[in-house]
Amino acid sequence: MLEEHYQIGTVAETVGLSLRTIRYYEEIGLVSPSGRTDGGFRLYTEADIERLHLVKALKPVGMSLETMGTLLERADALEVAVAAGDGVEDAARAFERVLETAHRHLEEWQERLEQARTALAGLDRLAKTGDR
Amino acid sequence: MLEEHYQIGTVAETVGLSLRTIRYYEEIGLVSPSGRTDGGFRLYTEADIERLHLVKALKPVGMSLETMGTLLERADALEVAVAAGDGVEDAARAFERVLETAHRHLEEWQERLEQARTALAGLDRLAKTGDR
DNA sequence: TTGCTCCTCACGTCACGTGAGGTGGC
DNA sequence: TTGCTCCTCACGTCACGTGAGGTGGC
Repeated sequence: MLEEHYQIGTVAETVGLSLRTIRYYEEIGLVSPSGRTDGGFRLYTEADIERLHLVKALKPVGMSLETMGTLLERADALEVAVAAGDGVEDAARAFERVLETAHRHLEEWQERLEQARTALAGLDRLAKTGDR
Repeated sequence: MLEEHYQIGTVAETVGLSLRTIRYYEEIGLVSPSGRTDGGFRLYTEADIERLHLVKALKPVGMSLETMGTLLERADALEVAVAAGDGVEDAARAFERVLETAHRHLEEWQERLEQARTALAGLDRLAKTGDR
């Protein structure tokens, strides 16, 4: 059975990232296409697309792309370890450490958004004062 | 009664922004110090500090600093109009338009954070799989 | 064969970080 | 007078945006 492959345009649309962004992620070694056509067109598999989805979803927590790369690496390493049934403990611990970083970032951003909400509420009151 | 003035270091600490960031906000005309010493030291008033606080609070909604500038301008214009008792209606409407932009940005970020939370929950499950 | 999609440079941008070298103020 | 704070360049960085000029593939 042959694997399905997708061109960058299709990927960009389904994931919701720009072509430039996807190419940039390859440039820095974050997410690379699994193959190329003879003409040089990038070819992405479902697994590649999943990685891009994950990156897009986690970006708002405010981690650098480098840290995101570490996270993806550790996740892969864990899956490999689980499949091989070897070194699972260590792989899991390493993965959990990056995950914690992600959680911390997430909570920070949640807090910042709350502050933004409060500040906006104050401005809303100012607008109302002007209304009448 | 003489107004209190603060140097940039004090301001940076109380507001929670870097010196560079505060200087940058002056560079682009977002928040400027109300004065300078003879030696060139920036002097900020309470009002300046409030503006910086507002900028810092609203930054996480993801607006550009240019849009933030428009928001601050419109807020000032509204306050002036209210004080003068003239043109309040128009000023309030203009202010409300930028406020809406801010609200839209805020909701977008809230949604993104939710997606990030969901993605992280999936990764947490993966970590648990590795645990035993 | 004609478009539409993709390719690689490569410079631009936004919001700062980070020294370098020098001066001001309690 | 000694530090500590502040000053102005000015180059660096991160995560892309935006053409320019050229080729691939249904």
